[in-house]
Amino acid sequence: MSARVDGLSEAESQLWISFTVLSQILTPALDARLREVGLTHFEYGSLMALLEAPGRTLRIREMAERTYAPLPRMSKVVTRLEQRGLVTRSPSGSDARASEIKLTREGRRVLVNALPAHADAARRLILDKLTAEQIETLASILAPVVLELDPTGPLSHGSGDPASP
Amino acid sequence: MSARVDGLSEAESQLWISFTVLSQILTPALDARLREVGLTHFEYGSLMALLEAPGRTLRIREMAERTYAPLPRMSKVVTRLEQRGLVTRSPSGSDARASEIKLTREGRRVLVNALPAHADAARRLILDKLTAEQIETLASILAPVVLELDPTGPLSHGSGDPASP
DNA sequence: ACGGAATGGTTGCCGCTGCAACCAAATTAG
DNA sequence: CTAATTTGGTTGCAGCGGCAACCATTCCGT
Repeated sequence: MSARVDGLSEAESQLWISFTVLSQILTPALDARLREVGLTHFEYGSLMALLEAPGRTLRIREMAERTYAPLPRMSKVVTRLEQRGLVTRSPSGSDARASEIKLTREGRRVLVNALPAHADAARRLILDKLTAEQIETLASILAPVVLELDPTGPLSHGSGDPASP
Repeated sequence: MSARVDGLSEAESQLWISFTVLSQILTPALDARLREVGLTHFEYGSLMALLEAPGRTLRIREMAERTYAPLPRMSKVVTRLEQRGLVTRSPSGSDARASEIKLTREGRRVLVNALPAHADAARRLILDKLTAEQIETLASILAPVVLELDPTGPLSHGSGDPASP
């Protein structure tokens, strides 16, 4: 998918290609695999965010942040999940605009049921092709990069200055 | 986006999270950035495949393979690109079903015009956050993994046996 | 206390994507 | 030679995602 971009070095170009290819493939592949348990990868991540939250409850905004998604997207996904009975929506006591999204028992059931497929996909797509040492190396290098990734966009229009507080 | 999946080790889990987060963020960010030059990231990749092909010509199937996309998707994208005058479609001499997709001068212009934005996004999102050494390491580890990635799915339904001829 | 800004969220519209179904040409089997 | 399969590609439909516009509530400055 593009072999030599602009002023990038050989290694930079090579790495960037790997990343973009992974981006193209991973989500569709996960969606395909999770379809057999009735979830998209994004729904999986949304429910997982709830599962890990105290009281299995979050506000939509928080769910959006934890899944690196824009708010409107999460709003719609929660609506669908609610209709399917996987989460409930109740008004927040402290803020009349917000609502608390809570994982239902059924939602937990569906999510837990999806765990093996997800882990299996992770292994088959990536992890099985790496040695334990490589995994360690990759994880330690990538973790900080990912932490710095700001979904609200370091770019968007050249005004990005992500390095300043 | 999920903190500990099934039976994965700490490092595996950590790495997998990094990959999924990257997958969530990269394509939308690239789409947003390339929008200012009138292309999606996928269109960019499609045109780039043509640019790098001998005669700047490929069949739709070949474009799909090189961009890791399913055929119907590429079919539709080519239709749009053709309508915008960025590619032409002419019947193949050797196979009456196939057509040859060729990058037009205008298509090349648009693509070249997009290169800086794309490279800039690559740097800002990822590359600038890594040392040259880290880039070398990542590139060398990831390249073979990416090569092995089969978009036609090592999973899909557990029948995967990608290692046998 | 009041007007303006920021926050939390929803909605509409449009474009893109995936899948399944389909068609036509080409290849293989019998 | 003909029938069956495979290959190359297109299309319809339905669902998802992004963005911009919008509403309501809360926060802030004065």
